[in-house]
Amino acid sequence: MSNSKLYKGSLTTIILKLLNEHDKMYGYEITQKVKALTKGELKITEGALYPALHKLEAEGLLDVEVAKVDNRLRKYYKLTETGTKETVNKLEELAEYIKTMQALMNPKLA
Amino acid sequence: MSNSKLYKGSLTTIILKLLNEHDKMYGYEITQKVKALTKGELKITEGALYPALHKLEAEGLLDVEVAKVDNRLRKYYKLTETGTKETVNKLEELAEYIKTMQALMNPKLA
DNA sequence: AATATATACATAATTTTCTTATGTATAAGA
DNA sequence: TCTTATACATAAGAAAATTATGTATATATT
Repeated sequence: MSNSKLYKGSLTTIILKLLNEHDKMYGYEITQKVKALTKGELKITEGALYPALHKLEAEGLLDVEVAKVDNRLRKYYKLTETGTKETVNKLEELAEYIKTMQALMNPKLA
Repeated sequence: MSNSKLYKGSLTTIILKLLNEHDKMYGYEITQKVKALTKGELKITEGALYPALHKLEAEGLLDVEVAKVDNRLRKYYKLTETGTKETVNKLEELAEYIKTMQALMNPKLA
């Protein structure tokens, strides 16, 4: 699982943004959602996703809730209050970064 | 030197793009150009820049030419033919990535 | 004259953040 | 039966930064 190079640093923003919209999601669901939304362009690897989720949880941005569905384990993650605030920051940072890159790539329009 | 987080993976694209426009540039000049074009938003650290330039040279994407100006050393870099081709690819990849991220961040507009 | 800042290169140690490769386990489909 | 999908996890390694140094010259400031 992996395709077009994920620019390092953007995975956290993706996770937070999805959780900001969907209230609660589990890991596998996130991988599928990203795949769907990007029409297969972006594939989140498990090796990147799970450690990222654990880190966000350790930082207090996410809460976990374990559930058993169809005899299979699911770990539902949701944003904490801090996580919601941090999501705003991350989204601003990303928007800023895209603007900055566009300024570099299209200097005439600056 | 460092300010807003450089999304890892984009530095090479920035270097190639600048060299595609300016024919030849030296390292320090690149740091100043990026600073100017982004109004100080993005600051390229030397610890990132010089290894990146060396790598691009080793890969055959850049040629170097050493010059002495005001008794100070300058290493002018310019794109090779391969480098020019790779620049096109990198710019496409970046544009693609920005589109992908926008699809994720703005799912309604998709 | 002394000191700080700007110019110009470089590298080493460390950190962050991925990819790749595994591993476990259940359920469903071919 | 075997493969694919679902669902988690971690370890090894690579890539690409940051941070901290180091060297050296030139210019501006005190």
